[in-house]
Amino acid sequence: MDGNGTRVLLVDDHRVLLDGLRAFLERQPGISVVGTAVDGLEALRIARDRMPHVVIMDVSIPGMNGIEATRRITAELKGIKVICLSMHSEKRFLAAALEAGAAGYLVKENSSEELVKAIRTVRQNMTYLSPTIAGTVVEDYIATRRSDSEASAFSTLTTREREVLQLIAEGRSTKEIAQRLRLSVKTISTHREHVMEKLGVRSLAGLTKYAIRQGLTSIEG
Amino acid sequence: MDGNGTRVLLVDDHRVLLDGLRAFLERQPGISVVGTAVDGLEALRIARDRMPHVVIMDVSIPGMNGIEATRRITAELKGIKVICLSMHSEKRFLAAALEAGAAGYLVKENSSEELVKAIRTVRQNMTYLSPTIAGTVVEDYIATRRSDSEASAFSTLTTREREVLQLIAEGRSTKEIAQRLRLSVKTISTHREHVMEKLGVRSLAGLTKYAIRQGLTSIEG
DNA sequence: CCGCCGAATCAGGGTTTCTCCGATACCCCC
DNA sequence: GGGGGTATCGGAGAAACCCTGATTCGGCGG
Repeated sequence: MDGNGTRVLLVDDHRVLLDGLRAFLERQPGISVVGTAVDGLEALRIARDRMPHVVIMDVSIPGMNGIEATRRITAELKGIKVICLSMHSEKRFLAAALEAGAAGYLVKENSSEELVKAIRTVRQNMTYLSPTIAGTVVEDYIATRRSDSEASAFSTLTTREREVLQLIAEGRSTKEIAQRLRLSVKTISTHREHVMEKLGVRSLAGLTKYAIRQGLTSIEG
Repeated sequence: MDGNGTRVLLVDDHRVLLDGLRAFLERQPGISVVGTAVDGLEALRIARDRMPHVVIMDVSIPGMNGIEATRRITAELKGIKVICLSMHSEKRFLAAALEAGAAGYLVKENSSEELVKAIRTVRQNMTYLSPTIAGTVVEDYIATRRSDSEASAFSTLTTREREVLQLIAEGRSTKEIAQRLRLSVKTISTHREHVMEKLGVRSLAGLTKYAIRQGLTSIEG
């Protein structure tokens, strides 16, 4: 299936959705699933290896989040189209996803037919927004812009800084983060300090709240 | 497929998962999907109409939630087995689901093979818990008891502890809190530790999120 | 009355993190 | 080739964390 058809990579931390989606998509003519991943790093790795045409990316995956993964994939592997999937309650990621280079966006409430449509659309170098999204684009746009200054501060964060911020907000200790990222504790500290300075925040609590507002972590756990 | 095979009804508000799962399950020998529903009422209605053997029920669906739908289906339509599906972050529904009459429980992170296993298991009148769940049943039970009745855990906090928790979540340093309350830094530490222990939380980020959920502090600032 | 318990207060001491400062290395761009 | 941004790490003192007690006080039951 290398000669023709659209090669798709699926990224979601819910394997049950991964399996199901794979089964569904493989029944669609001209589409083949060339891989699946459960987190951002794996997605990046597999994308490099398999070179899919399209990546279906859940925005809220653990570790490197979907937005960040989208940013990296579209930056590093030009030509690859990323379609972001989110739950309805996470629609606020829309702007971030598009800014990160996503070529399509739909919520999971949409039918899989929508997804197929999206895949075919982005393959033609067009952007696909699901009807649900498009219909509420305006109100969402306003809601998003509400934290406009904040969003811009957010975008001044570097990739690494966002990554560290997310892990902090997930409750990981400095040492844990250092081990996970194979860095010195000092490096993590430095990143944390830079994040705090850039965001004008002075406490871990503030960082956590900020991360929640930006959708980097959930309010659960 | 009325004469043999397991008749399955799928309930989830994410159509993309519905479609995918349907495609996946129909490839499994001896299983046929006889219907899908996106909310609890519809699930109940279709269950009455189609009489599936097994219902795959997302716990967090809009309207009547999955737990309530499970309760009604198992109460009204005896013999029907309900398998509850949840996201990892909703594992706390485990106890409620079982209490409501669910015969199986798995998190979406599990593979679809788990789901097939679960279906076959409950068909033999046995209870199926996914490995992820079973492995952490004990700790989760505790955590569940806590977050399930998070409010009650909250009420076990003393006045002083709530006061300290609030200040922590507002981003105050230990020293600041001590000064404001005219107490020793050590006392604040002790309170913080007690709060963490009572809430089963291990990080400042976790405390902050908890305080937000309880309305002790706002997500702003 | 007295023992028990929980709440609230605090200390000691080892570990970890924070904070401020500085440094190196890389890369991109002008 | 210099400048700026990014990423990485170190030192050292202060602060915070974590665990183990310990004391006081008030209520409650026997």
